[in-house]
Amino acid sequence: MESFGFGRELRLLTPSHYSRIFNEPVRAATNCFTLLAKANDLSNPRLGLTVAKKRVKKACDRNRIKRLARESFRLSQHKLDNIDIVLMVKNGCELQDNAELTKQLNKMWLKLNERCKPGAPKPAPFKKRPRNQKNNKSKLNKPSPTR
RNA sequence: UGAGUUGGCCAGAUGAUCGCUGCCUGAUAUGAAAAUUAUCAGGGGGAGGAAAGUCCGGGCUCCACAGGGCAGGGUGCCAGCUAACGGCUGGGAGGCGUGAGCCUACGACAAGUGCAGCAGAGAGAAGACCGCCGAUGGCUGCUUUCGAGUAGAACAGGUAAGGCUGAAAGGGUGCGGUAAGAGCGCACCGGACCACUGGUAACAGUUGGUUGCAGGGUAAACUCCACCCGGAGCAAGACCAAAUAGGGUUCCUAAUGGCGUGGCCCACGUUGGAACCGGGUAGGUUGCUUGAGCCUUAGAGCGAUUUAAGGCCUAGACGAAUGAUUAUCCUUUUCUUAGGAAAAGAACAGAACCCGGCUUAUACGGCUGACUCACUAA
RNA sequence: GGAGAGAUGGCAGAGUGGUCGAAUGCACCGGUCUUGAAAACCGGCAUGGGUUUAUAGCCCAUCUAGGGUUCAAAUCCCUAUCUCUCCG
Repeated sequence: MESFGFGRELRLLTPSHYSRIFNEPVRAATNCFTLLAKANDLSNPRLGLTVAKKRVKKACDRNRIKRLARESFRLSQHKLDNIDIVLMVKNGCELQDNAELTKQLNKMWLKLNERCKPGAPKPAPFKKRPRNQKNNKSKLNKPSPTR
């Protein structure tokens, strides 16, 4: 019997966990989310959430999005291999209703899992957008010394 | 019945499945034991009326048990409540409303200083531009009994009735009075001061007396008066563990110095101090929820509030829990002859140390107490 | 969570309560100059509403929004909204 719990071992807990994934991740995106992923050494997948105040203004909307993401991840965790995922939010996400967001998320988990498999070919986005990668790096290097 | 005024309460309900979190109980593992940690099972908890804005006030913590002075800031009719307040309650005054009621930063410009563009004659113990008068003094003419009389002009001058300007022009109306006028005099109205009476007081008065009458506005202008305020904030602060180091170099000197101290000075406390270089960690525990706490009953008070007795424990997360799906009821809307069917479950919005207020946001919102006005009936 | 600063024309940015719809610069528009352009010089230039057949002119409102004080508010006071900065 598989358990569908969502304990602490399924989450990213410290800043160091996050910064590891921000460094050269596998990417995927919809009109609401941006997901970053990377394989880890554990036997289970892990999830981290980043919902910036800049993107979603109201606290209750931020909470709603995070809850939906956790719920969706929890139910589909056994379809995933040992990868770490960080979910980021884009503008306008709070306008979508619950059913729509859940639908999008369920798709994305599986898509990311495919891309992270060791046999899979190196994903194309890297070659296509070297500029994005640079921007991403410089953004991430800045906050790290303050932490 | 309609129209309104004002206060209080609620923030969909119940169940199923899958989850999160911390508390209690039990089991297993590590261990000599206590204890701790990890996992599992069960039980019973788990967002708001504003949790928001951070506009005020406190508790709590550190700096000194928060002391004196200056600077700075706040409040501002009176009395009370309170831990405290810029809050609340009651009262006064003024304004609005037929009324129930509602609103008001409502101390002092007669302590002093400042400001008021343009316009206007004049803007502060005002002023003569037009106007009115020209009594009085002079001028000119006429008459003359040589004392003066009379007419005219408007030179000196008088005048704040009327006009003009402006946001604002130094009590109002009427009569008398005058050369014309004027609180110049009188009557009434209004005001000021003193006394008396009522009231704790603000203040009030068909009360009595004095006074022709304040020297206009502005203090959300400086200021004065009264009262209040030390500073910083849980990212406060305390502890444990780990890593590196128990350092090196230079300078100042012994201290009327440095630091604490965050506007300045005094005072106080503490101490050798400062700069640079090197190394390198930022993990956990605690603060953290029993509190100016909530409910009921009784007493005091017009009331805010308070006293006593009994009962209750009611979120404590930390990359951050409090959720998702679904069924029924209920409510609303739409469709249908009806039965019924479909859709939606709302608005504002999410604890982060905790309280008391204020302000702002709120649905087709719902329930309820008291009161006012209008109409009708008895 | 806490502390603080700000909001003025298309953009930047001055503005002691009074002749302020608001200096100045950039941008933009028109003109002079040039074969043409640049530079330079000269002039203009916020938005909405009303009046008018229409333009010009005139009047009213607007300095983030709503109230208040004052004869008079971009300026002073209160409330709200938005933006930015700092504190590990």
